[in-house]
Amino acid sequence: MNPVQFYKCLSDETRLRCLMLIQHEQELCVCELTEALQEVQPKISRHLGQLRQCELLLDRRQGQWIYYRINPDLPEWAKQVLGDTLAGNPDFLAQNLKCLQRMGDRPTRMQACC
Amino acid sequence: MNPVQFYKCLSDETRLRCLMLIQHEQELCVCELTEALQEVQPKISRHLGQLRQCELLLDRRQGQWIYYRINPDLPEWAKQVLGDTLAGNPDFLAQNLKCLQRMGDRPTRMQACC
DNA sequence: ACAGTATATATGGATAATCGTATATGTAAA
DNA sequence: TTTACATATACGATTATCCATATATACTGT
Repeated sequence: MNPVQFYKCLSDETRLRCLMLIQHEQELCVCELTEALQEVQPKISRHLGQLRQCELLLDRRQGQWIYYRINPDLPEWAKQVLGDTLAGNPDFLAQNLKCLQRMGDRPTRMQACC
Repeated sequence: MNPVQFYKCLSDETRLRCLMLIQHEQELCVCELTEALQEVQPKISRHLGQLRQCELLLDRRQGQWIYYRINPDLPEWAKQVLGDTLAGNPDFLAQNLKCLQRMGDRPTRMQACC
């Protein structure tokens, strides 16, 4: 993981909020992020695609929904950076989390059973 | 310190190398960074100016030279990010440190005496 | 005061990033 | 197989970022 590329991913407001929200909630689907950020779907989707292509995020499909999560194989320093950023900026997501909690009809997760 | 602005600062190769070199060496002047990165002086100076304006770096003049250092008043999470990045990417600066060590006539620091 | 060195800024042009809109793909349920 | 919903991609336009070059500023030593 090239650190410059890594930080380019974090340097956009939409992407950073998505990453922090996912870090906070473990896993979120596109429609939840769209609601939390109050943005149009293609914008969210485009940024998520970029984060997936850079291997910061992994996705899985469950029915109609696609859930994104932090790639657990990120190098340790990168995971620490994400963790430090979330912990050090408690207000950053406040509004987004409020929108998320207000959201009705959130898709119900099924644990991938094994 | 707005995290998006912070990461915008880290998302350029020249700026990230300058920051990491300064973090590694405590303090460096413009001509040392110019040599370490093998770049032209206005390019280095422009990026340092940006980092100073965003308050990631502080500068002090000593004679003809201007030394840059990490702003000690950065929020803890930001300092941790810089530290994690340096520690987690030992090869990132290898070539730059080699150039720095090869540099002749490095300006001699005077400790600000008190 | 003048010459030399270090650093900063200004300017115009090139490149890259981002966006809004329209549309395509994929899944589910009737 | 048709409709509805979730997500992804394509396209053109706008904006932001970065660069090279030229030049300005500031300090040092003569």
